[in-house]
Amino acid sequence: MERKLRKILVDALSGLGIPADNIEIEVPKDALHGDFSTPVAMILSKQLKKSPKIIAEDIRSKISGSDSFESIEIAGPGFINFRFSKKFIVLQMKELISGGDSFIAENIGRGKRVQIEFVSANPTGPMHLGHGRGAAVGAALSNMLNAAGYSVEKEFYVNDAGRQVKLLGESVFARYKELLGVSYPLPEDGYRGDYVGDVAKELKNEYGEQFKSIDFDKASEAVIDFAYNRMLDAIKKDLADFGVHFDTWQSEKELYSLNKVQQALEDLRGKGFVFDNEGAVWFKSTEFGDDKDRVVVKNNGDYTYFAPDIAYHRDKILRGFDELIDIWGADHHGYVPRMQAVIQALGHPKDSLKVILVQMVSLLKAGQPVQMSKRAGEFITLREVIDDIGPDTTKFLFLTRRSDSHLEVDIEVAKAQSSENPVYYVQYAHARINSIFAKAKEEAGLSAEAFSEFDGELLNDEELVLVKKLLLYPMVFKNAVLAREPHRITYYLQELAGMFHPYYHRHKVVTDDAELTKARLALCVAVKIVLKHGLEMLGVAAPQKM
RNA sequence: GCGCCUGUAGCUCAGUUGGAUAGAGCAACUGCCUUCUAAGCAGUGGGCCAGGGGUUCGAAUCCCUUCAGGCGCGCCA
Repeated sequence: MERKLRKILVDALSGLGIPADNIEIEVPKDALHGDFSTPVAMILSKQLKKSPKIIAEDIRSKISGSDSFESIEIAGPGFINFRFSKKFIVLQMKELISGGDSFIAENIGRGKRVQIEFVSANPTGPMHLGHGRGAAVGAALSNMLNAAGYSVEKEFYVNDAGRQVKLLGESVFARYKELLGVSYPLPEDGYRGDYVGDVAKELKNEYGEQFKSIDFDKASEAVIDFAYNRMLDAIKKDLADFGVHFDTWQSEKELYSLNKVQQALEDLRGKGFVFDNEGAVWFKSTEFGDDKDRVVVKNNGDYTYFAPDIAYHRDKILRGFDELIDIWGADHHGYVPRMQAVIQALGHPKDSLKVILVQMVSLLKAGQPVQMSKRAGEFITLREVIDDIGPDTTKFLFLTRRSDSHLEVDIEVAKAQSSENPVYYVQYAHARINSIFAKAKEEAGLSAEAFSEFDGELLNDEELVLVKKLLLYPMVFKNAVLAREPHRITYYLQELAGMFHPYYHRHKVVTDDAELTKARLALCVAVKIVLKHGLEMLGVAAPQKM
């Protein structure tokens, strides 16, 4: 619907000899102002040195005559307000029904290759809620970009090198020794959760008493590998149960073994962005707007964590992606400038890396905050929440807010299968439509999937309002994709469900009037198409029955 | 001290990238199941958009500033 209007406006403006790019089209808050509105006349006013009303009048005279509109009004300081004709709306509705997903999703990606990296939880323990939120956002974004014609690859970066996995290995090793009756100190910043002991038991099952009398240094490689792989398996299982799937898993260790870290630094040195100073090797990130230059090789010869990150992002670019999306915890926001500096140093525009920051999730239980102590290894895991309230509810709740705003989840509310829980509200609308279809088949012998002909004139005003809401979805979807914001879809779905439920209560779909029944069934088909598409984007099930 | 994010109804949050009279859910109160599912519906109240200044036809939205909260500022990961 918005696409049509846009085209009409562009044509009208070029007919007037006005170059038109990026015409603003918006949905007025007040229905009295029509279905769509554009402030374009006011914006052009200064440039054309004409009053907005005159410009608006010129535009209107170019367009009038089209039977797509019931009215075109000029109002306020120079808004042009459009109200579509019933004929046009019904025509669009038929296109939605016959076209389905292809009607909804414009191909704005045009095959552009996007890599989206998310979760990337350290394989040193179970995932927490923040990881879950990142997973939900990443998966939803991937679905959206895919549907919008991008070629998307989802990747999990495995931090299997460095201090953290070593600490995990040593923590497990200490517990393992304990199991064998040998006293061994837990490392200073070691991991203390119960799962460490579980992995130690598995280590014992696998290796027996093989490491009983040797030091960690001698056994470290095998133990570390064993330990983080166990954790990675657990993470993979949690993600699978959460319904989030990755295309590729990139190992940090591999970047070292394939010499890519060194290559990356040499490459940047060749470009003049890596230099030596005070015994260390530095990346000149200030060249690209960072606060200070960053050390990549310490004066003791060790790489900083930043070095493999550089190599990783360089590798992604070399793999030929047009755009990179990283989803990080918001506490890492300080790293955005230096990472974007890397991208630029490698000769790519700053915005070819988009970093989406995901804020913390705080957990409440019946209104009371649940305390989480990471030090004691006590925190609510994603696994517990999924087991408690199910993957669909969890995902939906994670996608109800802008990702960079704090999120509170009350576990008691989420568990309640009631109106407090927005997931069910949306899913219920979908299931409800399915019930109607069953009824239609049983009583009227009408198969909702089978018919495409119906008399749109039979739709009443209330139904047209609902149809218009449906026809807005392609625009909502497009804007959500462009802004990379899944929550816009979540909101839209709640609004749509909030219109369908009341409609359901006021009007019976399946009646003795065969023609009216068909028209209303068509409306239900259309609502269902949109609900299903939206829920699919969010990675949430669209149940036939509840 | 510097930087980033946040501040909108009692609570949790949207607000179409600067548009017209500010929105939803929850909570509170009142009603509705002989019906295609009550996981639903109908109705009622609720606001100095943190404060101040500016930019312009027009600001919750952009700029400056103050206040409050969160996070980040290592040759830690």
